[in-house]
Order: sequence, then structure tokens, then C-alpha cells
Amino acid sequence: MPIHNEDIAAIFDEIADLLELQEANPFRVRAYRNAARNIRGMGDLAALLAQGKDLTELPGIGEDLAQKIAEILATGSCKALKELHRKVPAGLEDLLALPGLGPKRVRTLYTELEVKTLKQLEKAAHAGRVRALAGFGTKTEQNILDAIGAHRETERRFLWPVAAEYAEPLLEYLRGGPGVERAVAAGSYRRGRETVGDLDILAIAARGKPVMAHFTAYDEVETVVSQGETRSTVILRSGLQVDLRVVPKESFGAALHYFTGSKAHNIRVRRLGQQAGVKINEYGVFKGKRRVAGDTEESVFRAVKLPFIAPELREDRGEIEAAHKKRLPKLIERADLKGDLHTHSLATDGHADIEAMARAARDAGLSYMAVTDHSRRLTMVHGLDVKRLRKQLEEVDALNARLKGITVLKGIEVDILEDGSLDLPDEVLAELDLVVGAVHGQFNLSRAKQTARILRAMDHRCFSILAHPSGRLLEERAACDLDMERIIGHARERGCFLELNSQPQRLDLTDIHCQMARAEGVLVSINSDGHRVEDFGLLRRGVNQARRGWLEAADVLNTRPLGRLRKLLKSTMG
DNA sequence: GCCGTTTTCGGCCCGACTGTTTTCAGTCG
Repeated sequence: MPIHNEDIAAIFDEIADLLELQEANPFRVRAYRNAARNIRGMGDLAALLAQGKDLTELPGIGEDLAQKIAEILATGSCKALKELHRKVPAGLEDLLALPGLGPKRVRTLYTELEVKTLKQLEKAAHAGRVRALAGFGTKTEQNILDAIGAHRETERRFLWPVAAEYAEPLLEYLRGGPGVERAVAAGSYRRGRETVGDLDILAIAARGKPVMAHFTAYDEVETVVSQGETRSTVILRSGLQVDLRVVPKESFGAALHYFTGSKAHNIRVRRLGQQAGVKINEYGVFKGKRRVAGDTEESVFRAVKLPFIAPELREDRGEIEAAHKKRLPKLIERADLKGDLHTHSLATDGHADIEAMARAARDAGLSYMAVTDHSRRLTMVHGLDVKRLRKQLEEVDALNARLKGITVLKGIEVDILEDGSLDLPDEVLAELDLVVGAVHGQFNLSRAKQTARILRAMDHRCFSILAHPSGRLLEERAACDLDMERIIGHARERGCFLELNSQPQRLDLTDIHCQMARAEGVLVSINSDGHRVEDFGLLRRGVNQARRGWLEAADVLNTRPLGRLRKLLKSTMG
């Protein structure tokens, strides 16, 4: 069984939980958590180890953890974890997942009430036995019951555009609040993550109290979780949690930096501050008691001798080191895109004809658009067979003769069949400007088979772009088990391209895979996969993901003007 | 358990809110 980074990270997190319950040295606990977090953002550890790489060179991994990683990769498990499980009752660590319960309280619950499971905890709380414990009270007891209830409804994350639907009106509302000078979204929303767990909003006002009263009075607020003068938390009817922090104007930059995160990035920057002899918090940068910076984010970075780092990069994935070396990427912007290489029309499952799509693409500032309808295998959407595809090609010729300011390219989103062959014969594929290949079924093949399937498809002499490579649908369907390193390497050898699909549920490639593609020199195509005229607006989401993946305009295929693009495509078409 | 332009020991990011207290511990982000 292949061991993934996530498996190792999960074991380290579990060890951290169990150590906490034993009241181990908190810094030791943190070391495990840091390692788990770092591992989630790294290249495949199994492959690194197989290459003979010294794991202690990785950040947060020393002798001990390197040895544990090797052990997990070899055996799938870890003796230290089993050892801990012998000392801590099974299931106890699950209680830590309840908000409001940390290691101290869970331990008390166990030693005083012999509570080991959620069910036992619920029973004890109902019986009023929790409130009697030292340090607990009736309020805490009720909070525990509420938390158990909320825990049953599985944690929900919101796709970024969904979060935006709640965030933007709320920001407008807050801007109209008493004494509010500014209100902006920070957190993972500002970093442009694929999904947002809760919304962090930062407001500038001289006095916090009236702003908080205004905030909690918002008519979509269902629950006020906490309310202070500088920080409050509410839950909206939609289930979205919103944290609002209010700071004075001179603290805006420091607060924006701090609340934008990520946590890992912040810790790095604060540590740099310590080394430079300053203290960084959300109110500013301080030398002793004197504020030396903090009105803008730039001033905070300057205080630790760094250039401005774009929010999308702030994940502690090398941005600090790159900034030090003045090697930060000049991130791609939406205006850099010259075309879109994956769209649909009425011929299959699109909602507009090719002409309407082309006009919309032109209105979106693009100068070319490939129509890439589905192939015959997808009978559900009336996929194109050879005859219908040839008819579409004639239609495109006629359209190009007529349309000004936009060129329609001839393409297909051809199904990659289970054995890696393509769903249409070579002769017709060879008549196209580009062939976009995609997997639409048999997502559950083994890693070896799925990878081989895609490699074989890429070997086809007409293959241009691999669309939505992992097949994942956020919050719905997991990614296929794929060896992305091999696929990216193969794309480089073959001279073909990988898609970053801009549909909010896909955003596939991931940010990390974009970074890998860039490192290998494989161009990424940012496509809308548009099915309706409005869908060209989604390209912003794709560009955002590309920025999170460190891509510059030069790393993206469809930033090329049409002539250059045609040459690149031709080189893939045997 | 990790780490090092204060280096092999002694640090490890920092502040706010809640609920319990009556000056603070626990938890969270």
C-alpha cells in the first residue's frame, strides 16, 4: 500500500493530540504539529526517501521525526503512536475536536468522570455532572452540549465564490457602520484559497464597541459566539462563521498582515521580527514600547527586511526564502490571458452556441477561444462523433470568416478511455488545432493503473492538453490517485500541457501541482471550461489559483498571442 | 522535538475572549 504524505501527517497530528492529553512539553507537541503541517505541503516523501534524500534537511524534521517517517513509510504505522495509545484511552483524542475543549479539560473529564467518548460526555453533561467539576460551570456544560450537537453536522467549507456571496454584502454593511473607515476581508478568503472555512474581516475604527454592536445586529446573524471590543465571532444563517476584528488606523497594515495569515507564514515573520529585535503583533511592529511600523503591510515586511509578499503566496511554502533572495515570482494577472482553450457549446452540454460564446470571450478581453465539446463516449451529453465533429469544424470556418476580434480554434475534449486510448480516431483528431484529453469515468483505478492510463493518452501523437487532471470535485469527489510527479515529467518530455480548470469546484491543477509544473518547465493552460457566456468570468478563479501556485505569465500557455500559441500547439500535434 | 549571524542549550508567536474566578486558566485563531 502506498503511503501518502497525508497518512504521515495524520499520524503526527494524532501523536500531538495524545501527547497533549498527557500534558507533555507543549513545544514537543508543537514540533509534531509543525512537522505535520509542513509534510502536507511537501513533495511526495515516499519518492524523496526512495531517491535517497536526507529527510532531516526538510524544515521541521530532525533525526527523530526523519526516523519515524521512514518507519511509517516502511510499515504503515509507528511504534511511538501505539505506545501512546496504550497510555491514553481510545477515543479520548476525539473529544479535542470539540471547540472549547482542549487537553486540560478533556483530561479533567476523564480523570474525574471517566468520560472517554462523545456519547459519555453528552450523558454526563445532561446529568449535570460536568458543571460540578473545578474550572467548569453551567455555561461550559451547556457549551459542550451545543458543541456536540454542532459536531454532528459535519464541518462544512464554502467554495470561494459562495463565501464571496456572503462576504461582499456584509462588507458593504460594515462600511456603513458607526465610525468605520474601512472594512476588508482577510484570512483564507484574501489568500484566495479554494474553499473558506470561516470569514475573517478587519475593520478600522477608533472605537470598537459600536462597530461590534452594528456587526452582531446584521440581519443574517444567527448566533453570536463571542463579542468583545476588538474581536467578535458570529455564525450566519448559512452556517458561515465570521470573525470581525476592529483596530485603529495606525495598526491597519499589521492587523491586515496578521489576519490574512496563514498561521505558518505569520509565525515565520514574527520569528524574523524577534531576530531583528522587534515584536510584531496585530497592532504594529514594536521596538521596546515604541511603534516602528504597521500602518501598511509593506511597512511590516520592510521591518523584517522583506519585499511585499502577495497574499496568495503566504503559506510558508518557500515565499520567505524566495523573498530573501529577491526571487519572488512576478505573479500572473487576469489581463495576461489572451485566450481560453476549453469551452463547450450547444452541440453537447453547453448553454450557448459557438458564436455567442466567442462574442462573450471577446467581451472578456480574449482574442482566441477553442471550442472543445465532448466526444461520443459521453452519450449523456450527446458527445460528438466523427460526423458531427466534422460538421462543427465547418461551422467554425464559417464563423471565423465572419467574426472580428476573436478567433475560434477547433478542438475537442476527448475522453481518455480506461486503457488510455482516445475516444475518436486519429484521422479526425489530426484535423484539429488542439486536442484536450480528459478522464470522465473509472476514477477509482489504482494509482499505478490511473497513472499509466494518462501517460498513455499523453503519448498519443495528437494530444495537446490534459484537462482537469485529478478529476476532483471539491466537497464532492476526491481526486484520482495519481502520480502527478510522473505525469508532469511526462508532459515535459512530450511537450504537451496541463490544464488549470477554473470551475470553482475543480480548480484542478492544485496550487502545489502548479508549483511542480513550473519547476519542471511545463506550461499550464488556464481555461474556463465554460458552458455558458458568463463562465469567462471564472477565469479569475483560475488565475487566482495559478497565483497561489507561483505562476508567472510566462508559465501559462494561453498568455501567448495567437501566432505563438499555434506554433506551440502544432509541436504537440505529431 | 527542532533549531542555530545570541548555536549544542535554552529558547520556541502573541493577544483576545469566555467562564470561572476575584486575578486567572484554558482555549482559540
